[in-house]
Amino acid sequence: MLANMPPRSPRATMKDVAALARVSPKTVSNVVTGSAQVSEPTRQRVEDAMRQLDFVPNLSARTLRNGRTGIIGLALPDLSTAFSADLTHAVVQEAHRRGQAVQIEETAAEPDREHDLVSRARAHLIDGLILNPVRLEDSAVEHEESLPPVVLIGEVEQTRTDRVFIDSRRAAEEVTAHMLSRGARRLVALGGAEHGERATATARLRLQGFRDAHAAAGLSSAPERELGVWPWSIGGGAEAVEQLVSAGVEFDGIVAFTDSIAMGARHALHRHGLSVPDDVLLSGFDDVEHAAYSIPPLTTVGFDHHDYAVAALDLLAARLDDRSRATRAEPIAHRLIVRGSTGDPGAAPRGHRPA
Amino acid sequence: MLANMPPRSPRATMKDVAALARVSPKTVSNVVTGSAQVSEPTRQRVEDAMRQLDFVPNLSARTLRNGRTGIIGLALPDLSTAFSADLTHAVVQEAHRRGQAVQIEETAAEPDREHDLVSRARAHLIDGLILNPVRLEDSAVEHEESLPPVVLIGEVEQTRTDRVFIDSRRAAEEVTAHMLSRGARRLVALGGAEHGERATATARLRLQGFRDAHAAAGLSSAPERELGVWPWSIGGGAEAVEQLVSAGVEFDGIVAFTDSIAMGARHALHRHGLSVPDDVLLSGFDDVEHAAYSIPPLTTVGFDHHDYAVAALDLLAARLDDRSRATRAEPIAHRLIVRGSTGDPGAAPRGHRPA
DNA sequence: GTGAAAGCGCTAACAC
DNA sequence: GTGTTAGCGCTTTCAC
Repeated sequence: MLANMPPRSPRATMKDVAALARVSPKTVSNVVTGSAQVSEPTRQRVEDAMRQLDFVPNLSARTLRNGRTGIIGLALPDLSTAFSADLTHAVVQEAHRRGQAVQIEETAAEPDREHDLVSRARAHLIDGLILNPVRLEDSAVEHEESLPPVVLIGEVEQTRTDRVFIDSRRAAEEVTAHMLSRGARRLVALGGAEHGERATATARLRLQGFRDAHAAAGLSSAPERELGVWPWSIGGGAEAVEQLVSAGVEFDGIVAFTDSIAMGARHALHRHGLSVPDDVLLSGFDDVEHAAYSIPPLTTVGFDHHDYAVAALDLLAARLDDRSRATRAEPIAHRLIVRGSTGDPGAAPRGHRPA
Repeated sequence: MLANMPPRSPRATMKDVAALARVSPKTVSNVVTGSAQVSEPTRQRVEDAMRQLDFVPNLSARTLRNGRTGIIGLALPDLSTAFSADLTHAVVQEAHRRGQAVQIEETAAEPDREHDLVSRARAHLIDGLILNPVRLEDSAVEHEESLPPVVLIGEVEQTRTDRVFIDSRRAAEEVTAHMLSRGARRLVALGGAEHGERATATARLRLQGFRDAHAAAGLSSAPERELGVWPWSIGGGAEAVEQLVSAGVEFDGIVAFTDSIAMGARHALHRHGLSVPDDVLLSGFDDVEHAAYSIPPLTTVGFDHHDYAVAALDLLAARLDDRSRATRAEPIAHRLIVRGSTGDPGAAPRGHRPA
């Protein structure tokens, strides 16, 4: 390839290509989009001209005309978590396969961001949106008059939009039951908040599952062992356990609501001389890559992140094609992944007993 | 807010707003963009009309007119790593502060992706690009005739584009020297590859620093302890250490080239009964949140990810304003962050001695 | 299979 | 301060 060739000043347009190929702009358009049959010799001439002029179609113009940008938005509360990274990876990969670009947005930092995205999608140059809402109560979708194509991620209980979800209540029940079966009797739920600003639908459902498992075992969970965590990050998890310990709460297992929270909890436990799983059992949620490689490996609730992305993109594509179709909620299978952090059968955790 | 109001069918345009407010479209435009003075009463009328019609400006049209989308691309090799997540978080936050949206791209999965992004930026509806190139040798920028506004992340040795970088050679030298001072004598470099497909500029510089530190201490590094890793992920790090052990190489410290690699290494070491830092010292690169919370906390090279994002966006903005300005390379300060994974002064690691 | 004309919604350049 | 004109580059009719 030649170096230092001067850039062909003003970018070539379809008109230029058409002139060089001695056809009309429409024919060039047909060649580019493949939207109509073009005879082989004509196509050749056009393609040669495009190459010669280094033609790059102007997406803005196309978009203005046909109303689609080919860009979808992906809006997550916190982009720095391991789960966000995994999901972004999967969505970008799958979207690219479909010829779509992904614009990424972070919603937790700014309360109005969700609302702005949902109400003014077009202003952001996106065709539609995959949204993991921070909170149900003032989730933008509940308050919008007319919605752009949106696929919700998570268990938000509404039927105004398409959504993908895992059965969080059930999953939490399973992992909690597993830990009870391993001998834990004073389990802590880490991440749940039933009321207030941070009560996400996901948190509430996982807390519900946590309680259901206790009830099914003829036990009951204690309010002082149901802790909210904010943010749902490593730091948030560590801080919550610090508070738990300094509050003098007795416990022998922790059901963390994300793997990141679990990682933070693990660190704080260690700081206080508590071993996982000998003293305290520990589990997470999401099965990020990290979970399998922590020490001990983390018991968690896994689901296929790629399937999740595919389902979301499928729903979004269908919605873009037909805005009036009935909304759907697509469940994604989850499974309990038992690893070393919840110990061995028959070896109950010693527990943490404050002085 | 009223629910179930039917969407006002065809979206309102500036023309509609202008008609309702009894002004010209240009005045509406002025109100929206703030690009000219508008008298208070007029502005009021226009704003009322916009509200009444639920007007959302059409970005495609604006873009077609003024040539800027307000979207910048962020292209990283692998979006699922902790460092990618951190950097994405910082870039999105800072870009949003500047009124820019971020389109995210992943380049490692597909060899042509980098090239496509650089050569056809406009086709992706982005004004410019922040790019962390996978490889120097066939880094797209080296082969492009005319480049869109691009800021390179990392130590790619070229002057055709702006770039931000940390002094990787120096940083690697510092962390290696630190580990030698802690008594390690058979250090492994994990992530370097000098030749071939995976020899990134970053990897080569860190390897150089690793060797320089040895030379400065009157020691020399051994080829069998300089390992390439691919991908630069937790799994990649674990696998590399597995190979190291099964190859029967003797070692007492690991200088991993990212924190993720270090996490994987830590896991593999543990699998083989090797303790950090008693048997083997361990260090990483990047100081992701995780590093401080691992057990033991990870010694690493830290730099401010937010500063990194700011510098990149500043350079990109300046380039967008003046395409002919001289390119700049902006260094970002780094610092050695010593934590438990490299042990204590005077306590040399026992080392791994194959049977 | 190809072309001509019109226009998507906005803003630069200029008037007034 | 505000209006008029023109046109960004493409694609959608609708001819031929």
